Amino acid sequence: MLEPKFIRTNPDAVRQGMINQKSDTIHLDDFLSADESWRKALIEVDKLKALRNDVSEKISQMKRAKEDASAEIERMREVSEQIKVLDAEVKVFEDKMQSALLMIPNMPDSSVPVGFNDEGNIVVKTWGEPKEFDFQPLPHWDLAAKLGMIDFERGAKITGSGFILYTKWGAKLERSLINWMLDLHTSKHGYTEVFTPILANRNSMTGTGQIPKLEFDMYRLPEDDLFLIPTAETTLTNIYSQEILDSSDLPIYFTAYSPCFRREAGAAGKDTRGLLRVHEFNKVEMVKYVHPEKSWDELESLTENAEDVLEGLGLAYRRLTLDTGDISFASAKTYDLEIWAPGVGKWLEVSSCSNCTDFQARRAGIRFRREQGAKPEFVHTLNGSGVALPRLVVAIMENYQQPDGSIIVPEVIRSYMGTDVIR
RNA sequence: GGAGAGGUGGCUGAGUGGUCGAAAGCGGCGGUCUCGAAAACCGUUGUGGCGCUUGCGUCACCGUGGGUUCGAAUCCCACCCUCUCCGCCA
Repeated sequence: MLEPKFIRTNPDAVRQGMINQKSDTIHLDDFLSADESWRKALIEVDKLKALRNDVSEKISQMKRAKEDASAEIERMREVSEQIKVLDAEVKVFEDKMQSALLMIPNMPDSSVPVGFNDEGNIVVKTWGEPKEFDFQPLPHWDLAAKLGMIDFERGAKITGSGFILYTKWGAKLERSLINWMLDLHTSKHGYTEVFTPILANRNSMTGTGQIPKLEFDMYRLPEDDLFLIPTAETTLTNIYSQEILDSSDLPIYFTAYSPCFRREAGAAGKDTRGLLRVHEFNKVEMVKYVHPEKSWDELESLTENAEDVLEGLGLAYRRLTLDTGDISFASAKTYDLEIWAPGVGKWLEVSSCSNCTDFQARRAGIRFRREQGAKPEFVHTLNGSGVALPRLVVAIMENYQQPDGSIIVPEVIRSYMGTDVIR
């Protein structure tokens, strides 16, 4: 969330940021009006509490001196009644402020292009060339059927559509990619590997910004008020919630594999065939906690770490800077990475790398001290997929397919797969 | 799931209705001493909100949320978490 003081003193800038992001500015108006009433009531009730503290001490002294304090007690009875009423009022305004605050998105960085939906996204980098074929490349679902790598029908039977049953080489490819990516990030890029819970509570979900806005896009367990994580960003970023770190702890780099769950209401239909859009998928995630002044450099290196995965696998990709209308709620700036899939003839998003600045840190209470005795400051948090599996698998299958329907295994994962070719 | 114990500041730990934002110890920081260090001694050392102002005032915070009371770390209720034992179990 944004700093209340900042919103109070820069309402116009916040409003413009929200408009650029297609956010409903009603939340800003709600905040501003609740904030004003809140401060008015707060000043009043604080005065009464000061009086009560004062007289209470006097009562205590009188009692010890065995004097009669009943007049003071009687007076304070009334004051306490007023405090009770005012406290309730303060709480109402506070709740209003808080819920409005939780719906105000991060401010897009000034380098982010203004645009609605994704029409303002800019390709800022390309690597490799979309592969040319001297035969008609098949989509991955045909290859998967031929090679027995994925059983879409039985996955749907077990759970529902969008839940994938990987079989034989399909299952092993999934595991090999996860292992290789984790090894790459830990050994080459300096990340610490962790394995987090897959369920997270409401507090954690609010900390990273999924709640309240996206509560109903998530699978949830109402009995326990728990949620299946849509990304390990949620759990990784909450590792240090409500803590004050030492400056020397930073930067902290975490990487984790996790399954990810997304309900995405109304997802069925076009562009959802095969592995393109599923409800449960695997992903290796990267999260950074950094000094505020370093976060923009850290976004570049984070994105390069994700690109290294694609380059290692020899997959042509492009990097996009997302526009204000396409950027996520918590992000100040986001790069998407897309890889070319010749079978379906599409660029597929496999990674989204974001600098969330202090937005999540403020929500989740993640701070650090520059030195002994210094005031705590909010860290900056970043997250990026490194990378998401299903579309990566699509691109590998479709790019490395041979005329006979077999698939050459990219060199970097051959030792994990134990084979050079899937047939 | 059942029974019990417990959650207090960076840590250990005292505090069962009023002078308690909280003893004491450890740790940290500053100083005295010393060529320097250690020891010893002295001082200092939580977070956030609001208001005026850059220094002060004030409020809140002892797991979380309610309640009782003139007054709650302390009493009552609910919930969460940790530990021990039992049950179940990969």
